[in-house]
Amino acid sequence: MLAKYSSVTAPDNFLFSVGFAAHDLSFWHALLELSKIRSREDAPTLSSTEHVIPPQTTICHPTDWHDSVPVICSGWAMSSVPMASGRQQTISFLLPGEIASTALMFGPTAGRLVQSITDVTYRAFNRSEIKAAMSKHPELLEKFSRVWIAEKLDTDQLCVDLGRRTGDERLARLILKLTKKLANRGMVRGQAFEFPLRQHQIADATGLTLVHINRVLVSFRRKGLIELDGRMLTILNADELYRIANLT
Amino acid sequence: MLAKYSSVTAPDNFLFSVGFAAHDLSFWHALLELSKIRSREDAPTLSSTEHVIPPQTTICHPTDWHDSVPVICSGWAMSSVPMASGRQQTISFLLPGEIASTALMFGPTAGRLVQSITDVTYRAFNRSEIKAAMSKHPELLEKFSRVWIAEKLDTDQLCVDLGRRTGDERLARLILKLTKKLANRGMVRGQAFEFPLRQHQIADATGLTLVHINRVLVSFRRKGLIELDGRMLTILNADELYRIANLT
DNA sequence: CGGCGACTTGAAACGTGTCAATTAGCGTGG
DNA sequence: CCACGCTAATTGACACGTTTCAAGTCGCCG
Repeated sequence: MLAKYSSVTAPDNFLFSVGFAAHDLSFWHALLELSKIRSREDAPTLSSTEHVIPPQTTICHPTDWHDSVPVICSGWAMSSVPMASGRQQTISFLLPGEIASTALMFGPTAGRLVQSITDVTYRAFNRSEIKAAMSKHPELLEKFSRVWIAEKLDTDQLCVDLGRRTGDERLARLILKLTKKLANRGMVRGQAFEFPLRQHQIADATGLTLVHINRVLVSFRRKGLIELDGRMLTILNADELYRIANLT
Repeated sequence: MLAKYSSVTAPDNFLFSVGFAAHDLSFWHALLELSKIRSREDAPTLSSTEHVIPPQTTICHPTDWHDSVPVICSGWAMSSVPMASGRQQTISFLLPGEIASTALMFGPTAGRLVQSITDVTYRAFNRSEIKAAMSKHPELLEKFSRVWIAEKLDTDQLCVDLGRRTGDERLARLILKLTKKLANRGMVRGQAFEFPLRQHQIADATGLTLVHINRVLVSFRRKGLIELDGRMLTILNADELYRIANLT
């Protein structure tokens, strides 16, 4: 695993080059700003190491101790809770700008298994430096708390999905939520976007079986709702998808 | 709804009189300590209002604006996500010492529906005062972050339960988790404790149907695992319950 | 070419939901 | 005191969604 020490100065990752919904990513932007500020000694206020990893690589183990907070810069990752039986429940998919584990902001353990899905680059920020920055710049804590609250709302909704919705609803909601997140990051072209998830990963995220996800996926295709060939997903009938998902 | 303004001075609630696992309740204790500190003007550093409410009363609506943070002092409450269909998914049951909605610590909306189950008394702390206290006393923020992380872990586990476990497992886990929480608060006598939940509330918490919960409950009774008469629950075979729940 | 992972499909079993009817408990008012 | 109406709990029969097991296809890479 490469680990290149540097402050964030080079606009080498695509986050700089695209417009975002600030809502989603203002904390990330604040981190970047702070990384560029240098104190008297010409050292960056916030240092970080860059990591480039291939697919299926573990970024955090649930109980390992870390003194840094990884933030995704490019690619897809996933955050899940492993079970004793070997199966796992995926809580969220992580896209550029997202904190791999918000628990790592305050404590040493992630509590989740975080793994890359595609090639991923991420920056690991030093936790004590982030904490120091938050007490020095209260608006940073404020921004982080918004991230945390948003994450909580998402998890709450996931509970509702898992507890109370059918397979069709769960899949439709997953697709639409991902579409929105990708759109916020300028990663959607028209109605199509890259979709690197394997069916077993969709199954882990929806609390269903690989076999059943397959059937639902096939039925969505037959109904002309989506097209999914290779790693490209196209939404053909958004209205109907929203209707199935019980979303506006 | 009664709302008696006061600082927390009278040891009138039972939290003072029992020993606790500090782990669970250190944030609450810190709040109490701070409430007793008075600044030069003889006004408490942290003010709060006390509320006494009957069962089935709403403490927070998911989207209503609040400028205070309610903390449960006595009784049982529940925190849930309502659905458009009228059903709801309960995320957690709240016992004395727990924050009704941690989201209210940083933002104006709770994001959850919080309702009393039994008679409940709670204290509503002023949010800006709490925030001020947290920036003045970093160890308070530290304690709160531990509460927040613990809550996150619980929600993650709930996702696993809802996504991947059978009705038997879910009920066994719910009973055992509640037992542990109650034991931390000294609310268990031997193997028995007061259990005010209706079957529909258990159903909402486990993502099952009232009818199905009833069947599982009956089967647990027939197997001699628990006894549940009136509002008193007794655990008769803890070992077997742990086995079903996949817990240690 | 062989092997492996991802995907697909069918048939049967299982868990849970739905509908409907019945019983028990409890406070209220006549 | 009992009848009434209400909510909570219970039970049966059946339908439905999902899992499980098993087999088979396809594409890719060594």
